[in-house]
Amino acid sequence: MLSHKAKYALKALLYLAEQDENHISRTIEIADGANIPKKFLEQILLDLKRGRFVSSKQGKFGGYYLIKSKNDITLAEVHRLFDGAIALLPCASLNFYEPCSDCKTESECSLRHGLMLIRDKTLKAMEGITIASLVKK
Amino acid sequence: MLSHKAKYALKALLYLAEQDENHISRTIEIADGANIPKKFLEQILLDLKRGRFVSSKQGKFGGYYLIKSKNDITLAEVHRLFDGAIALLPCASLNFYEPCSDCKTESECSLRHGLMLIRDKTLKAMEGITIASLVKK
DNA sequence: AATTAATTCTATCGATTTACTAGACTTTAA
DNA sequence: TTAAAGTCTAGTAAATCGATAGAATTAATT
Repeated sequence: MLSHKAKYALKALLYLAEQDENHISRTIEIADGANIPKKFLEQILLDLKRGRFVSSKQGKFGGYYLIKSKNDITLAEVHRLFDGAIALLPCASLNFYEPCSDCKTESECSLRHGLMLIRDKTLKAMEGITIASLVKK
Repeated sequence: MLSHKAKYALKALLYLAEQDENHISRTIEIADGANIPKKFLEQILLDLKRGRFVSSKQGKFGGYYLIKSKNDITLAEVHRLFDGAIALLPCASLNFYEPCSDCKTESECSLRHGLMLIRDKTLKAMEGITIASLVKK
């Protein structure tokens, strides 16, 4: 399941993607538009900035805007930024790999292979969902 | 990601599936064999019993054994028993559906449709992984 | 230079969940 | 009767989640 943070991030990105080119959106505007607690959204936008999905302008008349094409922002990327690995166990993860501590033979645990199959299919599906694909509704 | 509980459950089921027909496995035997904390495993086995994956014999020489065919126990089912919904949001879930509280138009949230596509693909993949398929390694 | 309006940063908080552990109780075979 | 197993109910320490608070910084306008 997605965390609220990841869900809100997607909704915020969606909101930004729906705005006119060159429009800068204030946090409060996004919060109201997408129904997200404002203070919580502040943190999320900072995370999105660190992840180079958005950029910001400070000071009066400042706010946030997309710097990544809405066709290039996938559900997989947002998931990884906020909720981490897409695989079901760390030992089956591409980007967050860690060996299982409880597997006797450290090279291969009994679940790893099967979970990597799942990961490949889920990942492919998640890479197919972009902000652009969600906007067109 | 899977919880430890779900991971241990899978490993316990795998252990049971590898035993001879009619063999009854004691908790301590499974715990040692699959490297799972014994007291934690006790709870998990009770959950698996309530979920009708295994049954038990009490008293001396008691223990646990599979009552569901290893071909019929899928990753999807174990996930649902221990970690709940497979979908990324409750509003996109088949078995754990709940409407989102933060969506303005209650009928359709902007993410729901896309997340249902993911759910269908992930679910299909997870239904393809059975205990039997994991044993054959 | 002062004011205003915005982002940014750091800290904290309560509630819940997770991953266990402890111990008493019940059941069954020998 | 006793030993050896599962069953049940609590409890607990640590981490995570979903926020909230408030001060600091930045930038445009007056």
